[in-house]
Amino acid sequence: MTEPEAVRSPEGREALPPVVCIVGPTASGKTAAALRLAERFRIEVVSADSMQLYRGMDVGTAKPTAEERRRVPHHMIDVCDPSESMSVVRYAEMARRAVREIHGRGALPVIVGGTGQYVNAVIRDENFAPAPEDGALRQALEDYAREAGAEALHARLREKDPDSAARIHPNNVKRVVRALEIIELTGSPLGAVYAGQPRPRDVFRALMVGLEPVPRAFLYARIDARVDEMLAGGLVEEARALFARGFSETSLQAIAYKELLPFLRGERPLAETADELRRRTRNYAKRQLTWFRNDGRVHMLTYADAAGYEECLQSIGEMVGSFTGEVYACRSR
RNA sequence: GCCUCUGUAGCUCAGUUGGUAGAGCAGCGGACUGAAAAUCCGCGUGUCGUUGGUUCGAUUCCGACCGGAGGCA
Repeated sequence: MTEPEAVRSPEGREALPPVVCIVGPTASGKTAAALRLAERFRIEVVSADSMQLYRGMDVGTAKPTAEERRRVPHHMIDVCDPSESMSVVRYAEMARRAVREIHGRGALPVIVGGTGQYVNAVIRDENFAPAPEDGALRQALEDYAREAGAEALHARLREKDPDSAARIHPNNVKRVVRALEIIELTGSPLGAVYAGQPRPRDVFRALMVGLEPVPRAFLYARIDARVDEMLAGGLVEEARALFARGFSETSLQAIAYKELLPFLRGERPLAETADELRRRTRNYAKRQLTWFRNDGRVHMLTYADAAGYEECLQSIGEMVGSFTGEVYACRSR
């Protein structure tokens, strides 16, 4: 993957092209924050959301509306069919291209999303060799784990790729399988490209801000409300239509559709289904928080009510202004 | 009213042939460089309904009471 041309800053240090990242758990107000930012700066949004990539998965992923996308150009939304599988590698390639094009238009790319790994994949050069999926191999490895045990599968990884084996917990069969799959398909172990270099290097200069509704109960209340909105907004019909066309293994991982299946079959009442959606979304939000809170590059901004949120938007505006030296300020207003 | 069952962690429940108890889920914390809205790791003291009794010792046995479910030719 080619890296953008480095430019010389006045200090003589190497300066990378700027990007702003707005991250945070689901329902924390990232989309609205980006739209607000667009009133002050010339920006385009690059979504870093592993599920908004799929066409037709609209209500269930709280995708920005068509109207919102008309107001500010959005990228990496609706880029593939739910029957296909996206991967970090492919995502990074496409998103990186979008970022470069935005720079080419003289605008500021704002990466907005809750998928921490995707955000990282755009910003840093992971330098992954393409490794397609191999369903049959995957199946065979999974079967082996089921019959011989997770520990036995892990032992196989330890033999071929001790470094990865040390990083991946034996019980994490899914990752052990993927690691073995990569070795099989590329001939080299995970992360081999780094040989010696422990960390990938950044390809953009990033300002990262995170949003967090702050007592946890407040965040969860927002999530509950969002689930209700989805249900009222036609989630059930959307799910029915999507199931008719088919999901891929990856797109089916989205929270919203698979949970609806028992309901669609008439095996579970809607109230119970809604409870599960709320529960799963809260669990997910917590994982996102763990990711972003422990990423030292992210400036977490917390808020407890509408006024607090307004303050967050203000400070994001100021941070972006000083980060970019007002180069991208809108002329009007 | 009588009979039966039942009352154990926020929820669903297991268990102790008497030595003060444990799972799943939730919750909290964490990992995450190749499926990531996925996957995985760590964290369990709670008046064992209340109250008497038996006992060295009761959540476990017995009685009464209170709450819940069911049954009553």
